[in-house]
Amino acid sequence: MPEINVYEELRWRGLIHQTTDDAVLPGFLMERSRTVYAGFDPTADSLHVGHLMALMILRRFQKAGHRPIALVGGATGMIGDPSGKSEERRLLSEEELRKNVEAVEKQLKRFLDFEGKETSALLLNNYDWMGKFGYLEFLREVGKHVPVNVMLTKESVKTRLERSDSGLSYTEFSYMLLQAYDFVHLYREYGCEIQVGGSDQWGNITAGIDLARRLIGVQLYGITCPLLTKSDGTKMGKTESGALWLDPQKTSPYQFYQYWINVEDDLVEKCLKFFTDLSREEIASIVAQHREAPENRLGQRRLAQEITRLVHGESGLQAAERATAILFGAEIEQISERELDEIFSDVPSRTVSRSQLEGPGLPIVDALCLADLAKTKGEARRTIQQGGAYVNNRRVTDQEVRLTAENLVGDRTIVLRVGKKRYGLLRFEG
RNA sequence: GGGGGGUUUCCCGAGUGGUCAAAGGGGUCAGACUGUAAAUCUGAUGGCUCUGCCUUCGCAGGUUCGAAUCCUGCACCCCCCA
Repeated sequence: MPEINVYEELRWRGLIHQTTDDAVLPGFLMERSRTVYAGFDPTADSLHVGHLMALMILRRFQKAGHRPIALVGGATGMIGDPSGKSEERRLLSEEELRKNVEAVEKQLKRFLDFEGKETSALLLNNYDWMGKFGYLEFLREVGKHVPVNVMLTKESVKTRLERSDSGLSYTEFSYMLLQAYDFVHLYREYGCEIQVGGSDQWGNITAGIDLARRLIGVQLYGITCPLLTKSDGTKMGKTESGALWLDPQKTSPYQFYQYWINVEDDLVEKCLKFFTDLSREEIASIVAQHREAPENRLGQRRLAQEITRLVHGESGLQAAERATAILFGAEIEQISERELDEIFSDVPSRTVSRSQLEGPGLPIVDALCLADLAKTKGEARRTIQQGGAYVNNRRVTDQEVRLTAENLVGDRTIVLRVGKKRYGLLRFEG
């Protein structure tokens, strides 16, 4: 028997974009413990921030006394969801998929409670039931119940058909049916009655609800969460260099933390509600303080703390904060080698041969490229010309400068920076 | 199977024989202003051993002193008809 009204909770947090039945759901969710699922297609070897919202919803359902199912799309990932995609996608190889499924499953486990009682989470892979389905069997059991004219009205299909430069293959067109059937299967096997997903999943979710009604005559429900966008219209969680990954190998805790520290003021409250477990009172107080003195970035700090701890654990958070304090704080010259050691693996860095510093030294332009702060030497030159390059936090204006042992901080590190906040460490060994 | 349209630098998109590394916009990067914010303004934006050289306009050949632009073949995409 749920003690918390999860519907109210989600509403307050702004996590509800659309539901299939606003009038019924609150009562439905208070009546007794329900089972709810969200799907995650293994399109990469890690989840990213974009997946976090659905995960947080599952978490909140579980906390409120419901049972969450995290579904990994081993089967659907083989097809490719056309929702929100403007172009046909390339198929992933089975080997790639296997690797991705494994990685994603591992990450999902972090966010839900799999221990104990009846609300303990389930981790399922739809390949387990989809893989066995024969084509003819699928057409007879599932396809027969889905009118094509309904499929054609779905947003994901419509936008693709309207484009003059890209089409939609039969394969991707069929994706919807697979996801629809997943829902039916989960209802039959696990009594799952609710599906949650991003707003782009609406079409797929309702397809599942329709199918369940036609096939077995039951009423299922769907909830979608909003797409979080920045003031420039881009999706939250995207960076210049791609997604913000949850895998520390792909996005270090420091980089992850920095992303949230830089969130614009207008989004802080939303993010706190979406991504942290802080209570209403705590969030209200943080937001109030933040409004009074936005320059202190209290909101961003709390946000970065909470979400980094959630994703990377206490040690990840500490590493991130340490690196931040060192790089954005003290004079670089005063930083000890030990401190540099500590942050070395968190900040983007490169180890190179010490011999580079000998003789005339390492041209600054090459150094910036080595540290991945510039893609080409031309770009490095340009950056210097425009006054955006720093060695140990000192601006460099001469493109011809060469780095020698004299530039070392501690005894083997040089701290490079491009722009206001992109740091790169070079370590000289050997 | 038939007919038509298309493929340009990160993206959109101009360019139909030399003055094209290729207009314009977007994005991105840097600077100024700030608070490691938003907005705004400025500049940059193929590579390099950089007053020059090299590589790019779907792919492969050809015509020409010279091709993103003309010709031939191929691939892929879109639309219409069957």
